[in-house]
Formats: sequence, C-alpha cells, structure tokens
Amino acid sequence: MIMHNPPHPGLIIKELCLEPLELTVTDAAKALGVSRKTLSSIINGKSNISPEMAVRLSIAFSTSSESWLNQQTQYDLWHAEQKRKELNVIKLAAA
Amino acid sequence: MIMHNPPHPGLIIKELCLEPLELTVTDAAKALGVSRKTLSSIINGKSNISPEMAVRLSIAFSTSSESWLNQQTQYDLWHAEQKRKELNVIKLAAA
DNA sequence: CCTTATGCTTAAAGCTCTTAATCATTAAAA
DNA sequence: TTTTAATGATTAAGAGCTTTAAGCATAAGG
Repeated sequence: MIMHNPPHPGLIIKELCLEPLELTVTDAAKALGVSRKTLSSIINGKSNISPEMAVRLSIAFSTSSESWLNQQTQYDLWHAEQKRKELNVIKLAAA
Repeated sequence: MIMHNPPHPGLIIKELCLEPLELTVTDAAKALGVSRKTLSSIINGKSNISPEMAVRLSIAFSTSSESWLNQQTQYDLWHAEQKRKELNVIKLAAA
C-alpha cells in the first residue's frame, strides 16, 4: 500500500548525509568516487540511485546498500503506479 | 544482510505464475500487453523487471507491484555487492 | 505435413547513467 | 573590492538497458 508521494532519495542524501557532516557536494563526490555532476544530479532529483551508487553510499556513510536502493524502488514504484490505469493488462488470476 | 545468490525474478514468474495456470509465454505476453520477446527475455533472465512491468504483473496476477520490484532490487543489489571491494570509496561516517 | 510455442538474432528507437569540459551565479575569504 | 570556492546547469559523448517488429530454426503435437 503506497499512498504518499515518496521523496526522491537524493533529498535524503543531502539532508541526512551531507548536511550533518557539513560536506560539500564536491567533496562528497570525491569520496564516493564519482563525478561532481553525477552526485549533483542525484541530489537535485535529476538522476536515480543505481545499484552501484547504493553500494558506494553504504561504504561512505556506513549504512546498508539495501536501504538506499529500497528508497529508490519506492520512488520508482510510486511513479509507475500513477499510470496503472493506462496499462492495458488482462487479469489472469483472481485476488 | 544478503548472503545467497537470489534467483532472477523471471524464474519466479515462470514457476509461480505461468506454470500453475498452464499459461504459454505467448499468451501471458498478450495478457500483460507486452511483446513475446519482452516476456521471454525476462523469464530467461536476460532482462530485468522494470517498474512498469512490476505493475503489469501485479494486475495480471493479483499480486503487489512492490513484491516484484523488490525481488528485482534484491537481485540487482546482490550483483552490485559482488563488486564492493572494487569501488574506490572513502568512508566518511563511522559505523 | 501443418500448426503452435519457443528461444534467438538483427535492427532500431528511446531512455538512463556516467564522464569531461564549460559557463554563470552565489557566497565566502582575503 | 577582488579573488577564490562551490554550485547548478548545459553540451557532447559513449555505453548499456528496455522495448518493439520481423524473421529463423527447433521441437512438440495433431
């Protein structure tokens, strides 16, 4: 049951990882081993968290890669669910 | 904690959805509203379950789209974790 | 023999993820 | 005020994924 519009995972990175440590996007990107553009795009909601990026985040911030990718999944799913009624699918099994 | 090699979600579609209903790939693809090739590739582990496909599966088989996409996430993550040590990431926060 | 189902290949379009280089703006420091 | 650092954005590019259509060869069944 997904009812609310989940925030983009990039917002979580900014608020829960960068700001508490007073990290700049530039420095965090260096630590993560990605370009500044890549991290900037994610933080500003323009790109998604890839599986590899989830592992990078888990190393840098001592979290679980699963939590990062699950957040992305919830975000993706919410948007996919918005188009549920537009999909022309025939029900094959009853509820 | 992910320790085992999770099966590709396509295997689950085949074993838990198609076979119990004695559905052919061709017929299931028609019901899902995708090409035969698309479903065949997923079932044979060549393609992944997209968010939209998760919603299609949830409609056709009266399941939750979340469960389908979570299976894909676990699969993706397991493979990304295999390369954890190859990623050049600097730890920024302690465990 | 003919039909059906299947997996595979080719070719193509569209999208995502990533990089490097560049530019304009903002904010802080000297 | 001038200079430097950080940021968000754009452009250009390559690699890969998802999807489609069309076609081919194989296997199974009537």
